[in-house]
Amino acid sequence: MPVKVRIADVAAAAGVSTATVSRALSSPDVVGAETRARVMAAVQATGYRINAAARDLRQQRARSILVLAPNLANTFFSRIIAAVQEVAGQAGLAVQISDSRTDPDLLQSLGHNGRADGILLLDGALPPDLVRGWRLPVVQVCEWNDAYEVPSLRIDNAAAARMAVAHLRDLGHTHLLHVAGPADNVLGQTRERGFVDAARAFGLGATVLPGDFTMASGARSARAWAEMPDRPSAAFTASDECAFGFISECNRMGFAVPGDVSVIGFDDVDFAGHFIPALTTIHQPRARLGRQAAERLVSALGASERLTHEQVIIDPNLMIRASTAPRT
Amino acid sequence: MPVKVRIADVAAAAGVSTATVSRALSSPDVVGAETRARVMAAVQATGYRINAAARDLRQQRARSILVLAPNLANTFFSRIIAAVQEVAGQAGLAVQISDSRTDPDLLQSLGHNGRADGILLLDGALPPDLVRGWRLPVVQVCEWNDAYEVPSLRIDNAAAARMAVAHLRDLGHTHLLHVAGPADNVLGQTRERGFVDAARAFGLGATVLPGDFTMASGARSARAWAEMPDRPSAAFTASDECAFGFISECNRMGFAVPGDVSVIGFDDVDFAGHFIPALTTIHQPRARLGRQAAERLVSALGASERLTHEQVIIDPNLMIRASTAPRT
DNA sequence: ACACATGATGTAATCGATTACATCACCCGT
DNA sequence: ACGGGTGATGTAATCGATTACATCATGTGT
Repeated sequence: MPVKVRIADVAAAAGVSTATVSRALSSPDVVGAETRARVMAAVQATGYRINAAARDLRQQRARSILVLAPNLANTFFSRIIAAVQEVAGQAGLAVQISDSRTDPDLLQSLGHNGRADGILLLDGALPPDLVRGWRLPVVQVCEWNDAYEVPSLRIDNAAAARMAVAHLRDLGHTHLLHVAGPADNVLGQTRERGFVDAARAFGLGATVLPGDFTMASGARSARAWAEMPDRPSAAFTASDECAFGFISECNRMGFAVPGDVSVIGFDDVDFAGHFIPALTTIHQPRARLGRQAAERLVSALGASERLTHEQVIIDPNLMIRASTAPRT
Repeated sequence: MPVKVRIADVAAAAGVSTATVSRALSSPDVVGAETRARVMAAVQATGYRINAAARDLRQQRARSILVLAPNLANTFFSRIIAAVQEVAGQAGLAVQISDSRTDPDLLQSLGHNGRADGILLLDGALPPDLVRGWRLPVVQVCEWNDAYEVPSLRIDNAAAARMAVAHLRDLGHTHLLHVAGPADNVLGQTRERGFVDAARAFGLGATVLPGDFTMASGARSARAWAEMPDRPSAAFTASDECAFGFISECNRMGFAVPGDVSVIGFDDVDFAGHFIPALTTIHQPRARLGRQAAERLVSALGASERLTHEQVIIDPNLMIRASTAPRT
C-alpha cells in the first residue's frame, strides 16, 4: 500500500473519474450501483483516506468545533468536555480545546481563519464585541453573557440558591453564611443574589464573605467564620471546591460539620458523595449540559438551521447528603 | 472590511505579488524592508487572516496535535490536558481531543487523513499494530506500552509502590492490603507488582483485592476488608479515587481512618489534601508531565528532529498527610 | 568592462478534493 | 419518430496559500 493514496488513485483503480469517486463517497444515490461497487472496492483495495485539508479548503468548512474554557485544568469541565466530544465525534466533527484567557490572537482570528466551524463557550467574561465578531455559531454552557446574544444552557442558579436557603431554613437555621464566587463572574453574582434574596424573603440572617470558587477561599472563609462572635450555623458556598476547603479547614480547627455548621456546596462534582461528610450540594448535570450544547451546535452546523438566542434554563436539583443537619 | 480577505487582496493593496506577501509573513528576512513595511500595513488595513486549510494543504501539515485519552471525563486528565494545550498553543498548534476507546475509524485514519501532525497518547491499551501504523510522532504520558516503540513520560510506578509500602512499614504496619487497578492496565499491574515485591522484601503480610481505580471499587474493597477475620491495618490503593471510596465506606461502616486503617492513595488529585482525613498519596506531577510531553512532541514537529524511544521515568514523591498513622 | 554571486521579486504550478456545467444514454409521452 | 426529462458520468475550474524556478538589479572581484 502506498504511503499516500489520492482520490485520483482510487479513480484509476475503479476506472472512473475522480468526480465519480467523490460522489460515490458523499452522494451514493447519484451513482449507479455497479459503478458504486467498483469505487468502494477500489477504496478498500487502496486504503484511501480523504485528505481533510483539501476537502476543508474546497468546502469552506473545518469540520471542527472549538471548546473555549477559562482554565482547562478545572475538573469541573471534564464531564462537559467529554460529553461534547462524544456528540461531536459521532457527528464527524473534530473537537479542539483552548483556554479562553491566554491567546488573544487566537480569539481574534476565530471565524476568519477557517480553523473551526463553531464554538462551545464556557466563559462569560470575554469582551462582547469579540464574541459577536466571530460570525460563527456559538453556544454557551454554564456561564453566560446576554451581551453575546447567543444561545446558552445552564441550570437556574438563582433558584438553586433559593433551594439551598430553603433547605437550611427547613432544618431550623436562622443565620446563614454565603461564601461567594468571584465578584466579576456571572455565576458568582447570581448565586449570591439568589442567596441574599431568599434569606431576606425567609426572614433569615445573611452574611456574605468574598470568595473565588477555590478551596483556598473556602478555607479562608472557615477561618473568618470561626472568628465571628455570632457564627452562622450554616453555610452555602458558591462551589463544591469552596465547600471542601471550608469543611476541611473547620475540621482542622476542631469544628464538626454538620454538628457545628451545616454546609451546602454547588456543582456535585464526582467526589462530593464520597467526601466526609458526604456533601449536600446543588447538582449540575454536566454531561447532560455538554451533550445538549453539542447537539445544538452540531444541529446548527449540519442543517444550516439558524441558532436562536434561546436560553435553556434547567431546573436545579438539591442533593441532600450528610453535610447538613438540623440546627442544634 | 470584507468578510473574507485573501492573500491576493493584501498583495493588491501592497502593490506586490502574493508570493511576496507570503514571504513577508513567513520569511521576513528575504523581503526588503520597504516592501515588508508595505505588506504589513496592507495586512493591518485589510484585517487579513491566513486560511488554515489552504496553508495546511499546501504544506502537508495540519498544525494540530491530537490528545487521545481513555475517558475524557476522568478528572485525572484535566491538568495534563491543560498543560498540553498551554505548550502546544504557544507553539501555534491546535489541540484536538478524542476518547481513545470509541471511534475505531478515527483511530484507523490517523496519519492518513492529514488531521493531526502528532499524537499525545494517554492510553496504553490500543493495539500495537494500530499505533505503529500511524506514521506520526507519538508521545505517551502516564500509561505506556513498550510494543508501541514510542517515547513516554511517567513516574516510576514500581518505586512509588515501594515508597508507600516502606512508609507503612515505618509506621509499624505488618499486614498490608492493596486495592489493585484494572488487571489489564499497565499502571494497575505495575503498582500491584511493586506492592507485592516490596511487601515480600520487607517481610510484610500482603493481601490484594481486585479493583478498577474507581470509587466504587474502593468502597467494595472496604466492605471486603471489614469482613476479613485478620484485617490488614493499612491499605494502599491504586488511585486516589479508589482511596476516597475506601475511606468513605469505612466511615460509613463506623471505622476510623487512620485509627482503624491507614490509607495511601495514588495520584494526589486536587482534592486529596482537603479530604478528611487529608490523603497520604503518591504525587503525580500531571502538569509537568503534560508540559514535558507536549514539549517533546512540539520539538519533534518543529525541527524535523526524530523522536527517540526514550522512556522518561520520574522519581516518585510521597505526600504524607493525615490518612496514615502508626499502627495501634 | 565583464563575469559571477547575491538579494529581491514575480509567474505559474502545486497541493487534493469538490462541484458547476456539459455531455451522453436511455426512457417515456405525444 | 421526435422531443423532453432524468440519471449517470466526465472535464475542468475552483478553493487559497506556498514554493520551485525564472528574472532582474546591484555589487564585487578580476
